[in-house]
Amino acid sequence: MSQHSDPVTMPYRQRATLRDVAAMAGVSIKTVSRVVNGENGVAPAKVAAVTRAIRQLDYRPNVSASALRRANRRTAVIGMVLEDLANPFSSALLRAVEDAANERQLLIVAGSVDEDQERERTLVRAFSERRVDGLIIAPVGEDQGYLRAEVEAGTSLVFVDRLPQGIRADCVLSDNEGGARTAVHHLADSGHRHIAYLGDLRIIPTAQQRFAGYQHACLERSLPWTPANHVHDLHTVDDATAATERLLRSGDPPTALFASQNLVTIGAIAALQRLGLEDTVALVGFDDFPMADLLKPRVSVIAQDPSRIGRVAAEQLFQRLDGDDSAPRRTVLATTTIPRGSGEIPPARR
Amino acid sequence: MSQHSDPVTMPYRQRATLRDVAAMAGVSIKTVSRVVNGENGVAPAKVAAVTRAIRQLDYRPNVSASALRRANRRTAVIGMVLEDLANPFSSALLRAVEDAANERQLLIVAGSVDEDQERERTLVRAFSERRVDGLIIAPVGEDQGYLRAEVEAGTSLVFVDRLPQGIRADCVLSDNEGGARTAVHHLADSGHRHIAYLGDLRIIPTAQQRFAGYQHACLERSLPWTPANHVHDLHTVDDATAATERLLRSGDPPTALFASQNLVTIGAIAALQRLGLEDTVALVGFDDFPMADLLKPRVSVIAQDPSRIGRVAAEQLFQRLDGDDSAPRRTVLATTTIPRGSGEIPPARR
DNA sequence: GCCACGTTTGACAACCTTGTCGGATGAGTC
DNA sequence: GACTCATCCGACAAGGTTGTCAAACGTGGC
Repeated sequence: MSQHSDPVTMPYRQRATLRDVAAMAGVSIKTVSRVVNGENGVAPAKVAAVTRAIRQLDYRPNVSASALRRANRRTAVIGMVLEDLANPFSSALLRAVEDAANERQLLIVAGSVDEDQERERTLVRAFSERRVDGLIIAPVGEDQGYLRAEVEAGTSLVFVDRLPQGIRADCVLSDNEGGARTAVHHLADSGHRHIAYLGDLRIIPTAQQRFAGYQHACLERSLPWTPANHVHDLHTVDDATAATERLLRSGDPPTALFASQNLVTIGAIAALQRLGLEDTVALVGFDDFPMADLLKPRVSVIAQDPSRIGRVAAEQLFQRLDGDDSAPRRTVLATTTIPRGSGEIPPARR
Repeated sequence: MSQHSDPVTMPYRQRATLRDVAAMAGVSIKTVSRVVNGENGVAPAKVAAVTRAIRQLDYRPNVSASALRRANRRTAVIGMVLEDLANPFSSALLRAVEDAANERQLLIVAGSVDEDQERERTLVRAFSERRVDGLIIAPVGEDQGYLRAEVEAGTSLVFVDRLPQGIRADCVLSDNEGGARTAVHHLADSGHRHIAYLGDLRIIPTAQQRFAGYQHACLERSLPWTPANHVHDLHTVDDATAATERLLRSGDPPTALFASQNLVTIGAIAALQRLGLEDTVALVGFDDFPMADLLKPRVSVIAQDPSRIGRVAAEQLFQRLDGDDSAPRRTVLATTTIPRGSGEIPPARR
């Protein structure tokens, strides 16, 4: 083990280095390096001696030192910036990327931003200081221009879920507008003409797109345009519950609800249950969620496929890492309509 | 920018280094280092020149190189080995650790093991090759002895969710046995005497503990011991659904179910619904899950608090990082009983 | 015995950073 | 004017690794 360290100041046994291995095997450091990296040009006998020493010392290459010295500078780590590691959408995304990364022996460092632009930037900075090879980002702020410096420095970059602003780069996202449009069409097909929109924070681009889809569909089907039935900026279950209750208690309540997001859908369900209207008022939610088909009525949704987004984004990133420098691509993934019951309730007699 | 690189082999503009900053500011590398690290002993004028150069070059310290050279060798990264980044329990844990890590400017690299021992070891190896400062591990294999080498090399280590084997180290977990016991008591309190056990893979220590709790409670309440009512090794929703259906269709069906885990609970609910027995057969599940209080009947559970486990584990790890070398601590967190309806259904007349 | 050639091998520098140490500078004291 | 002392600064080495290069070695042909 290292003779070059002071056992007093070092509370722990030092980790073995190339030097230690070389000393034990009776060869030069470089030869050990060659064996570790599987380069050829080392005599079988020496390979054996080196591998024995490696095993004996439980040698672990220092990947950081290696990346520092290596020509391509790759660290084999990619960074993911997500909305909230604990929410099902983000975590499915993360998991899908992890599975793809696995095949390439890449590690993932990840962080949550919670709709905080500042946090997005500090996370990216932290990743950049660790010299990650690539970044997969669900952007939150209004401007991702600051990432151009990263790209110039050679970091590959793929956005997911939301379009970036101020930079041209690959992006993989769902057809938010199309999905929302389908939801409204679906409700209109059952005869609904008073369909409320329950939406997330308007600063979120996907929320904007979903509202646009709603709007678009209303026009196409000549549904009455009733601003009182448009509720925006619902970001938590409780927000959504309260807003839905208020809406349904109003003078001219809608006969159907379109909930533009997971938590909003759940909040709406809670409100419907509280008012005993779950079998009377139709509901279609954007985003599938666990248990949707065990509730009563079972909940119809427009499903995104976060795993697929993650997988596609990872593949995109890998192509970039492999040197693809063609023009940035935007991949839009179709949503799936899953009718389960709640979206097929006909309008109540008024 | 770096004059010391070949623009042909380097496809991208190199990242600025201390050297570049020093050249631009007209000082030595070491002085720049001092400014970057906030050491004192630099004249205000030079500080200004250096900071200007840093901004102008968009200099990013190379944390890896820094850690390599630095006395304490800290990389400010911790590794997490979890069951499945996409499942709510793991992701809540991850998120809680992330929040705690944030305050210390630590980054997290994480990976899923999916009950695969082999994968646990390769992940740990990968983390170790990156020289993470600490590890938080939900162990899966039968032996974590291989981690002693990591600990000796100075890596701090905290286990979560499950006790490790073959190594003594800090561990933070829920009171699995106690929680299961409480569940059975709770059902017995409503008059049930035929309570089925629906359990996860028997190789999983937590599943063993929960079964022990079940067994313990049956003894305490002198409930009839009916092995036909003990189903083990259910690991997916579908497994659980099929097993539950089989059980309830048998000659002597139980009047209550104890589901030892999330997915099993969900599978049981699906089976109950399919048979129209959800309001007849009582159910208590181990682990809370989203939507549990929107189902009909609402589902009673024994809840763990994964966020709390994560937070406590992170704090434990930080103490170790700060030099605490007292004896390993085991922290057992109490579970919470949440009665919501399904667990309070009285036994059906037989 | 000489040379040419291919294979093995190690010395050395370099990657980017920080710790150590000593030199330069300037102010203050006698 | 000579001294101490504190402050500021840079040269240098080192951390673990890999790329470059040249030396050493063994082989085969003349």
